[in-house]
Amino acid sequence: MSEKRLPRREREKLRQRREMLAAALELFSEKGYYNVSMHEIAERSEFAIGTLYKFFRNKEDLYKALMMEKAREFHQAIMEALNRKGDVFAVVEGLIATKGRLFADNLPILRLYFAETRGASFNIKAGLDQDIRRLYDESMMRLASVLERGVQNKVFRDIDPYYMAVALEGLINAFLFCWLEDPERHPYEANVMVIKDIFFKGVLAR
Amino acid sequence: MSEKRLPRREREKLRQRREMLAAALELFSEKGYYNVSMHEIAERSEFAIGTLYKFFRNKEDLYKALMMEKAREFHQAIMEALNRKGDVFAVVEGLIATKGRLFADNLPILRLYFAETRGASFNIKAGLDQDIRRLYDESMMRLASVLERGVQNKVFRDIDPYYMAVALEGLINAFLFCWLEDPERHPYEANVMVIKDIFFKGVLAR
Amino acid sequence: MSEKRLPRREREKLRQRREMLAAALELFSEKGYYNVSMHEIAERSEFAIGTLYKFFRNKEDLYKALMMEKAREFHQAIMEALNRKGDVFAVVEGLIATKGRLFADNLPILRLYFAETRGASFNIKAGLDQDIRRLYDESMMRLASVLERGVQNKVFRDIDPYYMAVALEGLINAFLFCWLEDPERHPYEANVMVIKDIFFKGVLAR
Amino acid sequence: MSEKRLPRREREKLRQRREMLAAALELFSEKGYYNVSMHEIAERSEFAIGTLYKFFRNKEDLYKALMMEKAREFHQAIMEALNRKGDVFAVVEGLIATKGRLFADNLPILRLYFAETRGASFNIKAGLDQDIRRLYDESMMRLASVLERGVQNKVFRDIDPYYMAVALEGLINAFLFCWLEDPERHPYEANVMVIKDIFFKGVLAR
DNA sequence: CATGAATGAGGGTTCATTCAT
DNA sequence: AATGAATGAACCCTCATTCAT
Repeated sequence: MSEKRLPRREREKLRQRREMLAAALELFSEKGYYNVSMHEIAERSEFAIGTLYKFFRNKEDLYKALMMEKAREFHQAIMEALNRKGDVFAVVEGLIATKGRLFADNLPILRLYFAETRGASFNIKAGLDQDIRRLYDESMMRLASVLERGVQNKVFRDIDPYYMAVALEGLINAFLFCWLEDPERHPYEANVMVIKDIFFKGVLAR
Repeated sequence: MSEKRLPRREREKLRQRREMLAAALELFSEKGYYNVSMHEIAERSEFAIGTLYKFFRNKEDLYKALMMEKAREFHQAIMEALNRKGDVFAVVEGLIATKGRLFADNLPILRLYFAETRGASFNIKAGLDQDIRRLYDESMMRLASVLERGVQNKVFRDIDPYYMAVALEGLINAFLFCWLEDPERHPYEANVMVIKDIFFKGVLAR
Repeated sequence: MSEKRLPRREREKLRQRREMLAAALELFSEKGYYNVSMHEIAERSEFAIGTLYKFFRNKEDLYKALMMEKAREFHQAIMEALNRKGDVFAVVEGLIATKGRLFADNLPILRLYFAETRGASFNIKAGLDQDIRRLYDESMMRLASVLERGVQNKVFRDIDPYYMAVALEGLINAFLFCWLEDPERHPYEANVMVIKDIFFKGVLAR
Repeated sequence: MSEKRLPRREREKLRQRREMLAAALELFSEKGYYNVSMHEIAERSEFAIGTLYKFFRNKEDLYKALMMEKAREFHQAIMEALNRKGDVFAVVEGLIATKGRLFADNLPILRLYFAETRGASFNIKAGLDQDIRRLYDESMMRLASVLERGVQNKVFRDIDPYYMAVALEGLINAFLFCWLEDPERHPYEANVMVIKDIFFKGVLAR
């Protein structure tokens, strides 16, 4: 953002950091945490090992930084979609579109990301889980409060808005995976239509 | 099954194999693939390392065998639920109940399992994916064909039954995770009710 | 000792351990703790690195084991000399001879040993110090009790026997180093004579 | 000394050098040569790493310079004590007092120092030994020549004065360590008395 | 001239796998 | 057939040293 205002040295550092994280992202996405060595990351990012360790205390730290960076990015995109003005329908549509874009553009990292929120997270001892969960919970609460408007307007039936949010999340994710696994057979538009169809029909007041 | 018909030697071998896999399951569930050593598995299962390698070519092979075993077990339970007689509503309810039981009883291994179907599958280089996917696809097709009956009976709206299956899957999984993460706040029964409520309302003909 | 009674396997293990320690002793003596790598020890002892780590938890552990082994050996030799029958003069002479032999035969390791009892012991975090000190203290107390006999017999003046022991130790070590540094110029026998001359003259009753 | 006569630039350099050595002394004394990094020394002395390397070719060089500095300091103090006017008894008493003061004030560095003269000197590959030894030898010769006066005066028996010096050194060091290790139990004055008692009784003519 | 970012060799350690017994 | 001692490649990380600024 105001990056350009930073002293040249700082800007340079940020650029290097980004390059390291980019290389790490590629590698972790390709092969997973345990199948990537610090040497590889150093090589791919064209820095010396020692330089890597100047920026990140250890491999775990690098991984955490990477995941948090991405998590915040996704979170921000989703929050923006949820905060956009418009009726509930428009916001939900915006959310679906946003998630669709995020999925399409970040499939590899999303695999890692899902492993964090849902799956095992054996990769990293602790801490990351918590932080990512917090972001996830925040966006869910936001989504719930959006849906609550629908309930208050009597557009939606009187269902716990948080549960409606969970349902919507589940539907979106299921269909996005479905699409990504075989885009030919399950084109994006068809998926979006079904999500909206089933979700709205399922929650509408009548 | 027909295990008892096997010569004693073979039966003995199968028992040993099962013990090895049981030990491995415990350990992998606790700590994840990369944080478990073959030595640990050997120790926990009370076999010598060498014996482990008589049964499984390498660590990866052992892991794959374990996952396939579990995948088949889950698949079987789900297929049974789907093949039970009764109207669509009953079958779907049965499916939800079955998945609920599976989740509750196998949370740790399911974390690994999810990493396979959804997430990264970085754990294991390749191959396992395919086999597990096949089972998953089969159960999805079966679920779709069950739901198709609902469409044919005009109980459900005319939605692609496969998409209805995807939607149901998404809903069930989302709510089951929701329940497992905080069983106090999101009791099982409440979750089940919302799933059915939203899903059926969403797909019913009127 | 009763080593031959051990099962063959155990004997073999002891032999290997001894070989590892011997290689480590050579190297540590030559170059000091920090200038010796585990790889070198493995190579010199003709074992694989992994095998080293089967016997010793880590480098520090190996070093401690080595030092304690030697410390006990020296301690035993000195205690034997101190427990030998005979008048105080004979025992002191025996002690000087024993220390002379130990010094001559173990100069390199003694350098390390001295660094432990006297010097820095930055090598090893802790623990070893204490254990070696305990042995050292024990032998000093024993020496003091031997010298006390001299006081009780009125052969020695009434000086605190522990201080007499400290004095004797100081004299012996000083002269042994003196001898070892230039055996030509300071022949062993001359040294021994001076030690005895000064010490006995210094403590005799008249 | 004549430092003030140097051009300002040179004086400044010397001051910086002294600060670096002071920081290094603190750190080496605390943790030993191998547990101190050049970065730490740079940080503690508040210079940049590069500046350190302007003053000292490498870590070893810095260490050697430090040790020589201290060795010269100690040597000077001891030579002063030995050159003081007065009879042999007074000089020896002065030597004991001087060494006592040196020990008490410089325990940590003396640990390193002892490792050099007595012990291993593994810290540093070579070279330092020789220079320090030379100083040590010089002070021993001086002490011997002091004691020789005692022999010539017939105050001392006819013992090789160098051996008398070795004996005295051994006694002093032994008792100083004894004191430093447990000052409560072995108070300084008691130690000094025993040293003098035994030494003089041991060497006096009658 | 002082600086400190960048380097990469080399350290300690682990663990999947083999093979002689 | 079962064993587990032995192996060594490969991991993560540190730190003395250099050199462009």
